[in-house]
Amino acid sequence: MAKIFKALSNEKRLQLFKNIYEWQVGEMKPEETLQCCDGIKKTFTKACGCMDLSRSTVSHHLKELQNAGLITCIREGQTLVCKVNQDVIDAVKTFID
Amino acid sequence: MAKIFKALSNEKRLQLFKNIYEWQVGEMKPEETLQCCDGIKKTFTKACGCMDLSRSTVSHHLKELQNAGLITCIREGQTLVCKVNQDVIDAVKTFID
DNA sequence: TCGAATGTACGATAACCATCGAACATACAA
DNA sequence: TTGTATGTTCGATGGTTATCGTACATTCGA
Repeated sequence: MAKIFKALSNEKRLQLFKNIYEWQVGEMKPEETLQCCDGIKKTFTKACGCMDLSRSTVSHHLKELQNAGLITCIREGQTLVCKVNQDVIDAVKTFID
Repeated sequence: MAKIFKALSNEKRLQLFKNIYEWQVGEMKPEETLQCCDGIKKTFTKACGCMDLSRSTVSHHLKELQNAGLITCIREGQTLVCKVNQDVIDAVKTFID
């Protein structure tokens, strides 16, 4: 559980996680979507664009999130598609009780 | 929010926080209570005893938890009385949705 | 009042982390 | 097939953190 919290303890990484979640559930405002992402697809690329981090840093953060089990990323050609693991989120919810 | 997660991202500090919570709500098993604490009182002292950390380290961790708003500590004579801030916990719950 | 117990403040140190750029690998389009 | 875009890996570097021991302040009991 500490591992999960650690993954969310970095400001940028938390933002990245939130973005992935919002892209996934489609709760992002249209203009943000246009600026920042292409829906759930192209997570990586667009994250770089809107978060002002180098590609290597984004790669590292994504790996941390995966490592904590918070997201799962699969490759689709050149791009990455990342999605949130709801069961881990639920585990956190359960823990906080 | 990242600050809160950071406060919980250390294994020992998370354990400490859980102890404080359990001591507070009285959900700790009697034998643990005997070993580890005197109810909500003497949080600090007993934390040192059962967590295998120096006093200065425990002091530091408590300060981090306070800093994140997760707990509030007040002094009672020689000892510290710490309690969990439920509203911050609720904020975390709300965030995870 | 004196001494023990409790908690805090400080400085040191080793470990960890965030970030970058460069070099690389892969995929796709021209 | 060649170039461009995309992601990954690596090493460097500066910053942060966990932990300790020591020294200090406060409280309380003898």
